[in-house]
Amino acid sequence: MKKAGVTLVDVAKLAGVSVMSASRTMSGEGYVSEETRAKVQAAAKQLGYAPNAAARLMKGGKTNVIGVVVNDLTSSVVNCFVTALSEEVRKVGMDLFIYNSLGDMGSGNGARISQMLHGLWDGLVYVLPRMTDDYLETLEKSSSPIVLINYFRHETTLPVVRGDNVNGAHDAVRHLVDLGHRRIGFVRGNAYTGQSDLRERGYMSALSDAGIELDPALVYQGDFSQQSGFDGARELLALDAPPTAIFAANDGMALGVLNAIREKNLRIPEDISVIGFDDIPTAAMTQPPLTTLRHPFGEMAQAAVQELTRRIQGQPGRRQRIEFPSEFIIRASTGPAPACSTSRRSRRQRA
Amino acid sequence: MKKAGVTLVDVAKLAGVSVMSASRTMSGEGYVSEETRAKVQAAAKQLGYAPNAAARLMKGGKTNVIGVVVNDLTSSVVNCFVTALSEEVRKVGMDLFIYNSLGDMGSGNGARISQMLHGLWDGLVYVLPRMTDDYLETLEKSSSPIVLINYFRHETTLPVVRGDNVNGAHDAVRHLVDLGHRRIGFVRGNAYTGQSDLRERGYMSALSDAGIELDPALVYQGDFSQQSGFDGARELLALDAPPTAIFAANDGMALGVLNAIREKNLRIPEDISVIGFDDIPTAAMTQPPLTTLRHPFGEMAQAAVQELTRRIQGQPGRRQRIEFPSEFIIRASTGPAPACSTSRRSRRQRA
DNA sequence: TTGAAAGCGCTAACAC
DNA sequence: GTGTTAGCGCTTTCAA
Repeated sequence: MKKAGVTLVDVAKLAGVSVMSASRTMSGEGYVSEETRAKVQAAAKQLGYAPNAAARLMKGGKTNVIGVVVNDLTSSVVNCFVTALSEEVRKVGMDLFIYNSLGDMGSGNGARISQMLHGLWDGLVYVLPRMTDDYLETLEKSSSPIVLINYFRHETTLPVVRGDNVNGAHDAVRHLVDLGHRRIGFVRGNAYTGQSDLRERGYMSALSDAGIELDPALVYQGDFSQQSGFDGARELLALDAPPTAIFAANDGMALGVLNAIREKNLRIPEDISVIGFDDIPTAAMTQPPLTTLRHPFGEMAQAAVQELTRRIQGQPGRRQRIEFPSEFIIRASTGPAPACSTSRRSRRQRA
Repeated sequence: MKKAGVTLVDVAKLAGVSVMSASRTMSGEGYVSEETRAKVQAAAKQLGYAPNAAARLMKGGKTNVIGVVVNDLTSSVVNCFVTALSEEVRKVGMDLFIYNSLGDMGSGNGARISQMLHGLWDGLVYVLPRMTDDYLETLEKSSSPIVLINYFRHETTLPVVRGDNVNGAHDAVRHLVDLGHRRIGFVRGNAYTGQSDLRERGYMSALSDAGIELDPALVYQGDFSQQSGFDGARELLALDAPPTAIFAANDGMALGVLNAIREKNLRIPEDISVIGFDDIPTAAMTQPPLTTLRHPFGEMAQAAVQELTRRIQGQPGRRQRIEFPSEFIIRASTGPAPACSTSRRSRRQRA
C-alpha cells in the first residue's frame, strides 16, 4: 500500500517527463510516444498512482456518473428499477451511484443531497420518491439535470417517467370480472406515493364499468407490507359474503393474501383468485405463481436515462411526462369464479 | 432554475464582500459578522448557489462519504448489509453511496472503481465480493481505506469482517441430528464466494460428529437460486431413500425446496424438515416459517464502519479479521424426524 | 472581523 | 510529440 497523495507531478518526475505527458498518458487523450507512455505507466504503477477525481472534475468536465436516490432499498420495486438503471447507465458508458435516503426525505436532507450532487454527478434520478414539498422545491431549483421515476403526488416542473397505474388496475379487475367474479376485494397500500390511490381508481372504474356496485366492506387498508396483506385477507375472508377474488395494491401484500388463504385451507384459484401489482421476482415463484401487473422497468429506466443524458448534454428535454402502460401478467393465481359464487347464489335465490 | 456555474465569486460580488467572507459564511467556519453573513446568504439564495463539491474536496478535505461496492443488488443478503451500512454510516455523520458492479469484478472494472473512489470517498466497503485476483491486488495497492465484508476466497492484507459459516452450518445440522434425522440432504450454492463450501464443511463435520456417514447422493449442486433449490429437492425426494431433512446453503434455495416438497404433497415439518441460511426477510413469512441462520448484519456493518473510520482517521486498524458467529433461528420448518425414518426402518430390519 | 495571495491536482490551449 | 502557461472554485495561510 503506497502513501496517499501521489500526484501526477510525482509520476512525471520519476518518469523524467513533463506533467503534461504524464497527464496525456493517463487520460489517453492526445499524442504520446510509445516510449514516453511506457515510462509514465511504469512510474505510475511503481508509485501506486491514482488520479484525483476531484481535481479532474474541477476542470468542469463531466463526471460520467449519474446518481439515483431512493427511499428504501429493501423494496423489490425500487430494486428492480435501480438494477435496470445500472444497466442502462452502463450502456451509455456512464456509472451509477445509489443513495439510500432511508426514508428521510425532509427538506434538510434534500439540501444535503443536492449539495453533494453538485459537481459530483452529471445528473440525478429519483426513484419512487416520497418527498416533502420543500424537498421538491429544492430539486426544482437545482441546476443539475434531474428526472423523477414514478412520482405522482404533485405537479412539478421536473421531468417524470411514470408507469400507468389506473389502466393496469382496471385491466386486472376487468379480467376478474370476465372470469365471473362479482365480489372482488381490494387491499390498499398506504398513500405516501400516490400509487395505491391510482390503482384503487382503476379497481373502482372496472367495477363500475361492469355494473358492480362498490362494497366498502371489501376494501381493506393495508400498508404495502406482506403482514398487512395477510391481515387484510383474513378480515375479508371472515365476512359473511367473502370475496371470490382479491386484488392487492402490490405483490408484497398479495403474498400475505396467499398465505392467509392457504391458512384457511382454501384453494387458489379454485376457491379464490388473487392478483398483485409490481411483478416482483418472488411473484413468479409462489405456489401458484401470482397473476400480477408490472411496470416495464427496463423501458422506463431507459427512458429516464435518455431524458437525463439529453439534458446533461444541454439539449432541451424531449418530454416532460413519459408514461408507460403496465403489463398484465396472467399466471395461475386467477381462475373462474367458483360455482358457489354470489352470482350463482343470487340465481338460486331467484329460482 | 438558475444557470449552472454560479460560483462563490458571483455570490461575493453580489453581496459586496470578499470571496473569503462568502466562503466563511457558506462553510460555517471562522468569524463572520451577522450583517455580512446575512448579505451573503441572501445573495447565495438569489443566485441559487450550490458549492462545488469537487473544488472543496480538492483541498484535501474529507468528503464524509463512504462507498460500498456490491456485485448484485437483487440479492437479499447484500441488501440487508447495504441497508445496515446506510444506517451505521449515518450514525457517524457520514453518507453512504452504493455502486452496483453488476457482477463485473474484472480487473478493468476494478481499476475504474478505484479511480473513481480516489478523492471522492473517504473509504470503501466491499460486500460479498466475488472478484478476480487482479481486482483484489488493485484494491490492496489502493491508498484509500478499504474493508471487505464476507470475503473468503483468498488471503488478503485488507481488513475483513466475516460471518462464521462453518459453525453455523454445524449447529443447524446438529439440530437436525438431535431431532432424530439421519438422512440429511444438502443443497450447495455455487462456489464463487466460498461461502457454500464453508457451509458444506459445517454440514459434513456435524454428520461425522454424529457418526453418520456422508452419502454423496444426498448432496445436490445448486446455484443459490430458488429454481435450483426446487430442482434439487425434487431430485433428492425422488431417491429410493429420500432425506427426512434438507439443509440448503441459502434461503433462496430453501424456498425452492419448500415449494418442491409442497408439490409432492408432503408436510413440513412432519414429513420433512428444511433449513436455510441467511434469514432473508421472506424467510419469516413462508408457510411454515423457515428455520435458518443469519449473519448479524447490524453488528457486522457496525464493525466494518468502525474499522473503516478508524483507518480514515489515520489510526491503525484494530484488527485484520473480525469474525461474528451466526445466529441460529429456529422456526417451524424443522421438527422431529418422521416415524418412518431410516433409523426406524433399520430398527425394523434388525427386528 | 475581513481581505489578498497562494495553491490544491489536473487539463485545455497554446507554443516549441 | 512535448513542454509551458494559465486557471478551474475553493480554502488555507497570513496580513491588515
